[in-house]
Amino acid sequence: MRKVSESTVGRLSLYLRLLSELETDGVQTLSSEALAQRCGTTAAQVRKDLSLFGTFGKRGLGYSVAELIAALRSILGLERRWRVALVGAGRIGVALLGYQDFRTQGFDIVAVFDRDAGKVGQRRHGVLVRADAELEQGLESESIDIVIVAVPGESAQAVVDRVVAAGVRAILNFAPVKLNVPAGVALKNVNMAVELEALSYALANSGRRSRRGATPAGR
Amino acid sequence: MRKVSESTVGRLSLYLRLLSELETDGVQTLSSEALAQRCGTTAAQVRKDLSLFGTFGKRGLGYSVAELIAALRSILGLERRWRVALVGAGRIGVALLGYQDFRTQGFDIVAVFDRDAGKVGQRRHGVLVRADAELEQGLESESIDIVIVAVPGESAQAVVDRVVAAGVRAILNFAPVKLNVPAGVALKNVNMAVELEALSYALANSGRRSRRGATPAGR
DNA sequence: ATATGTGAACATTTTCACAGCT
DNA sequence: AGCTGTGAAAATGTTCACATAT
Repeated sequence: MRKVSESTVGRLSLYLRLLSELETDGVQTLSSEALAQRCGTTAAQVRKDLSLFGTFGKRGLGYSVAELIAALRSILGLERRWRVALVGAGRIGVALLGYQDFRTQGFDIVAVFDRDAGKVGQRRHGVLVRADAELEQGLESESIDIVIVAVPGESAQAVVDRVVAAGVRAILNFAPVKLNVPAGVALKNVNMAVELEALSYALANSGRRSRRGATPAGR
Repeated sequence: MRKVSESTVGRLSLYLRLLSELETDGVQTLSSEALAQRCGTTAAQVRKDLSLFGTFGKRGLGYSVAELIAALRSILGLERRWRVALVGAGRIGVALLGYQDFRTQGFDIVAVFDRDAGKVGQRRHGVLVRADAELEQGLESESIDIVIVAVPGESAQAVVDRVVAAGVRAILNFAPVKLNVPAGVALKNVNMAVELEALSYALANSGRRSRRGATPAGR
C-alpha cells in the first residue's frame, strides 16, 4: 500500500462522515456514484480512493455501508482512541475543548497546558489546566499521541520544538505561522486567515475567473 | 491572468504573512530562495506563483519586501476591508469573534446571528447578537461580503441556502458537513475533524509510509 | 442489468534548468 | 556574479472507459 495523497486521506474522512450519517438513517447499501454526489466528487474518484486500500464493494451492487465504515475506520486508524493534549487555553483552545465532536470521533483531550499562572490549576470543560513548565512531564505521563497547538504565533515554534523533543509525532497547529518539524512528525495546519484570504481573492477576482467553474468548492 | 490554483492562492497568503513579519524586522529585500525556505516550499515554486500575476522581482537582487507586500495585498484583494457576518454564536463562533487577528488582516465581523432567543439582544465581544429571523435583512443592511457559518451540521445547509439567496458570494464553513453552493459562490471549509483524522492516519501508518518524506508538512 | 476495480488517457501541479537582466 | 522569469520535463492527481464480477 503506497502512494496515498493527502487529498485522498481528506476524502476518506469525508466519506466516513457521510456514511455514518447514512447508517443512522438506516441506509444499508450504496453505490460509488451516490457517495460521490453527496461528497462533491466523482464516482471514479471514490473507487480510485478506495482501491488504494483494498476491494470493498460488490460488483453490480455497490458498497455495504456498515462494511465500508469499518474499513474506513481501520484505514484512518480510528479503531482506537487517541490521547490529545491542548497547549494554549486561550479563546480558540477553550472553544476546541468544548467541541464535543472530537470526542465522538475518537479524540480525547486529556490534558491542557497554559503559560498564564492565573489559569493554571483551574478547570476548563472539566480538564485541569497545567503549567507550561509541566509540559514535557505531562505529555509523557498522560501518554499523549497528538498535540493541538493553540498559542500565539510567536510562541508556537518553541512549543512545537519541545513537544517534538518529548516524542510526540502528530501536531495540529492553529497558530497562523509556518512551523518546522523533523521528518517523521506529522503536522497539519488549520489557518483561518488563509481561508479568509482565499475568499477575499475569489471576491476580488470574480467576473472572468480562473479555473473551470467559479466554485472552488473546497473540501 | 488565468489558471490560478487554490494551492497557489494559499501560498500567496503565506508569503504575505511572512513578508509582513520580515518588514517589521526591518528586512528590505529578499530572494525567492529565502522566502521559500521560510514558507516550506521551493524557490522555483515561489517564482512560478508570483509570475502568474506579473513580474515583481529584480534580477540579481531579489524582491523588495515592501513592494511584494503591496503586490500581494492587491492580488488577494486586501486593499479594502471586508464586512463579515457570523452565523451561530456558539463556542466556535464566539471564539472566532474574539480572534482579533481577523480584524488586523482586514476582515471585520460586523454582525452576528443566532437562533437562540436567550442570546439575541446580548453582545459578544461588542457585537450585537441578532435573531435568526433577521438574517436576510441584516445581510442586506450591513452590506455583508462574507458569511462565516458556525452552526451545527444539521442546520448548515439551510443557513447557506438563505445566505446565498440573499446574494452573499463568499462563505467560510466551520460545520463538519459538505455544503452545496451554486457556481459563482466561493466556499471554503475549515474542518478540524478531517485534519485530526489525517493525523490519525499518519500515526496509524507510520513505519513504511507512502509518499516521499514522512512529513506531510501541511500548509 | 448494474456497478465495481483498474489500466490508460488526460489534466494539473511541481520541479528543472537556463537564458536574460541588473 | 547573482537571481529572476519561464518554457520544457517530470511527477502527481483525476477522469475515462471497459473488462469483469454478481
